[in-house]
Amino acid sequence: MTTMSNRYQAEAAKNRPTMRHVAALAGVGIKTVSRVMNDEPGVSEATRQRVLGASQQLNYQLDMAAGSLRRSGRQTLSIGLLLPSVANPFSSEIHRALEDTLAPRGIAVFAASIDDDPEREKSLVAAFLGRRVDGLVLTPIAKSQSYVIPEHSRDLPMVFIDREPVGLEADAVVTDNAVGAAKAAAHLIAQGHTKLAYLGDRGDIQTARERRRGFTEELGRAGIATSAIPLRDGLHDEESARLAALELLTAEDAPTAIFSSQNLVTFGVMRALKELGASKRVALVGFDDFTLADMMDPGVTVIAQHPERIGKLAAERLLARIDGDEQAPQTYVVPSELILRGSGEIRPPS
Amino acid sequence: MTTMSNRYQAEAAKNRPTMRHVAALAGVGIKTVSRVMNDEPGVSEATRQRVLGASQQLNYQLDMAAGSLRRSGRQTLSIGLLLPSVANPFSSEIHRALEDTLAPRGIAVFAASIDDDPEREKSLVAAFLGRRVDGLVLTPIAKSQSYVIPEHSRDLPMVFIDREPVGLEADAVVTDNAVGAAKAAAHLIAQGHTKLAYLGDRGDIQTARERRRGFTEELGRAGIATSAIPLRDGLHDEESARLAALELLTAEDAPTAIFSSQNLVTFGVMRALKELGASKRVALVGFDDFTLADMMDPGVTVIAQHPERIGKLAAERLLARIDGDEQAPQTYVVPSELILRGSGEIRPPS
DNA sequence: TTGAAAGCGCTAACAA
DNA sequence: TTGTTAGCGCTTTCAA
Repeated sequence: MTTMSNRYQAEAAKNRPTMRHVAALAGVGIKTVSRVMNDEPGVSEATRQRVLGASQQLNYQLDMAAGSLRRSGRQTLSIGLLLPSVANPFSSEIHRALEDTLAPRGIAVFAASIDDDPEREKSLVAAFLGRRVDGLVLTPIAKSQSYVIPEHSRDLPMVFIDREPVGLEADAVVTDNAVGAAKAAAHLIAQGHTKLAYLGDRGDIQTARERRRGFTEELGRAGIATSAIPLRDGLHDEESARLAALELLTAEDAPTAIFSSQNLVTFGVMRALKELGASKRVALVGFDDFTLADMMDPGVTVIAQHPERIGKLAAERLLARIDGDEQAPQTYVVPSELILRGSGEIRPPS
Repeated sequence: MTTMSNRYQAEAAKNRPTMRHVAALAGVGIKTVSRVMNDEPGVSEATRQRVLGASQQLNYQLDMAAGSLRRSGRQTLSIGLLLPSVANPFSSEIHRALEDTLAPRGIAVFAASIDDDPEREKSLVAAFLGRRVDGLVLTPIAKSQSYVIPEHSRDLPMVFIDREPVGLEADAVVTDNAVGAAKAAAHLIAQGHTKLAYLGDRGDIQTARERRRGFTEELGRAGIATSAIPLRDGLHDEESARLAALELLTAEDAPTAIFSSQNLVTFGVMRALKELGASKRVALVGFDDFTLADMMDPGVTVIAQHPERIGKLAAERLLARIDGDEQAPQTYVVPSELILRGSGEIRPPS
């Protein structure tokens, strides 16, 4: 090892080496190093090897940010992903599917949790924009998404998931919430139930409203007066759902079948049924599938969503936009699926 | 609105505006814009307002990457997080805790899934390094982490979680795997069991080895000959665990108590017990807690880990390193917790 | 096949 | 209080 190479190695061990260091060590111009690192043609094999050797000796690594500053197109090969919470199973499966389809293109994912806070949504979007992401995938929670209109019209690729944006025309990938909820209602009615109940999430959440609408419309089609059906909204956690279910089930003329619009609500209802020893007497269909649903007693019948398909579709749409697709924004609907496991097939007492 | 402002706005609507555009529109120098955008002192309130106005008119946003290129310290306010899978509940809770403690500092998180692939681990680390992250939090899977020695000695903050690194001295935050498994064994023994069984994950996974060690050591302390105890390794999914449990439970002299070292294994054992109608006859303690464990029949006794505490601690250590903490690398142990729910309190048949 | 010079959007250093 | 110049690490452009 020469003195010169030692000098560069010593410096590289302390500070991060740059192309200049590699170029000097390899005895070539900086542009030649750039060519090699980016696999551009026009470099002789001998030079190439020399550069590669120097680069490995110094443990050099291309600085993507610096590169994309000058590069035409200015891509950073990163996107931003906004989820209700990265710890939410539904969200994290979407996250995984996105990653799986973006990683082969070398695109990294910034993920962040909104936590139902509209202000957080906006500031996270701003934070991602400041990092010059190539695209955005987001679950909207704010009342309107018009705040991203400037970016959207600058052609920043953007795909909304789970919920459609308001005040902005953009691609969206959603579950067929109303259809799924209607399937649940139809299924319970087919088992002979007429005394149904709906336990749902807050009315300010678009998907909750859709599910409620689908459920009540199906009642209408079946000729059941919705005025006689308890529709409980505003249940956002397990405990409030448990209490609501308890109240409903111990009242006079209690429902014989329950539809719950969301996982935490389903869990709350399951607890109430267990406390009352009514798990095998009152029918239950929950919206959204969950781990071990088939291991419960009885197994829990659900309207399953397909987060992995939502994530994959969203990623594909985003890539298409990044690649210049200019077609009009569209909403893609991923069908839900009724999975029979027992709780939904309980018949009313005769 | 003046003609000039219209000209800049038109340009800003198409291309992303830069400080130069804002400066020109506000009629100030570019450095003044920089001062305002970075909340630096030394700008009169009047100028400040003019700049802010122009910036909003153009919908300007600071380019962090360009800034950190020149800024001393070169921080990008982003870190990389490597998890077994972002969709794994244990991992995603760690993710969430990290986010919660890093977000207040304006630090964004790149998350990626390793999927038990050592090569993927290395290439993801490289991808993050190329994006000049300020730090790395990772679950190691490769046999050795010596490949990051150059970065580590360049003082890139790095915290390992769940498993300790091999071939590298660095901070780590882990669960007390051996202690937890020993607690499980001691608990089962205290219920009167002597015919125990261990069902565990692959031996190449550090945490699995630790849990096995803790379990067998506790048997030793209790004077139970481990040679008589079935120790089944290499179970990485629900189905293989189910089959292993089925075989064990239907054999002659079947165990009266089972310890499962991991969630998927626990699920497999639960299925086997259910199939055999033995859920209330054979004791079970699982390592790692899971949703609805208390809703099973019987409730499943577990050694709970605390991913939220692991994530928080890891984030705090990373921030300390980023802030210049130079103390010797250390392993932080987060205690596990025995949660009694019924399945672990089943006594052996007398 | 190679490299020198300019410049991406910004901040540091310094000057006015 | 404000602005000018240089330069961060890289890619583009263009000349050799």
